[in-house]
Amino acid sequence: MEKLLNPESCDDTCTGTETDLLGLKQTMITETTASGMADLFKALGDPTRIKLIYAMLDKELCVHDLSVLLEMGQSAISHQLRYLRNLRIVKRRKAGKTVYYSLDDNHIEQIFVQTLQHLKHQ
Amino acid sequence: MEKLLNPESCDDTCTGTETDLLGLKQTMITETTASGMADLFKALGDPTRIKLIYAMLDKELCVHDLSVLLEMGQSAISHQLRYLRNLRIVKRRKAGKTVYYSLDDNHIEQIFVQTLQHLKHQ
DNA sequence: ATAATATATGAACATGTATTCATATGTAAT
DNA sequence: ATTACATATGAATACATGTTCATATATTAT
Repeated sequence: MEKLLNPESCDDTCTGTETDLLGLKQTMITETTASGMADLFKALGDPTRIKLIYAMLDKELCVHDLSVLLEMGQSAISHQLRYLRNLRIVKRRKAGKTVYYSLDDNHIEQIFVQTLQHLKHQ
Repeated sequence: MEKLLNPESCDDTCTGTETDLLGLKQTMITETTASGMADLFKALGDPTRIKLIYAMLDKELCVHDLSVLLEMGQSAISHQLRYLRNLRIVKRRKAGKTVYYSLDDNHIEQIFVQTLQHLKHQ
């Protein structure tokens, strides 16, 4: 019988004899990739950020208007926009005093709309 | 000039005069929908759950093998699988002592693979 | 019945996160 | 220069979350 991955904690129990864990391990997703994916999804894993992205699907909006639209404090909105900007999901354009935010990452936008449709038609 | 949403905090400042906030507000995503989307994405927003889903892309796996594959405690894996099961992302099949988990929601799987490809080819 | 194995689960703990508050920065108007 | 407005930001707070530990449940073998 072939030896398993971690002989100390698991020799030959369970279905280890049938499942080629060594093979699976070799094709396993890396820690870096897994964390990268998680970070992206984490950015979409908050109702406030969902609303922000939804609002910006149509057109760019300034912080103040987003604040009014979501009925939330200006500071909270600003913090979340910075979060989204750090992940390149959103970009900004300054015009005098006001700053306009809009979606930057087209792929995220696709995933967003796709999931929205999924939830509506399920 | 038309009145804005929240006259107390914002009468006519910023770009409020140009942006039809009332119109935007009416087509805004609901709190329920936003929370629903956020919950789905939140489920994908953790490296451990990403690895679990990735591992199950090929075939069903039992808790023990997942535990060995991810090099994590059985309890942690079990907790996360319950999490994913509560959201119908994963389903289980009992066979004697062992329980096999596999992906349940095909749409989540699509989003997952799509995002994985995006990260690899960027 | 007893022991062994596989999984599940509640509680505890440490860490992460979203919002608020106070305040700073930057820009425009008077 | 001073005031008003728009946004940004650090600190504090409250709350959520992931893992571990101990233990429970369930199934199989002896």
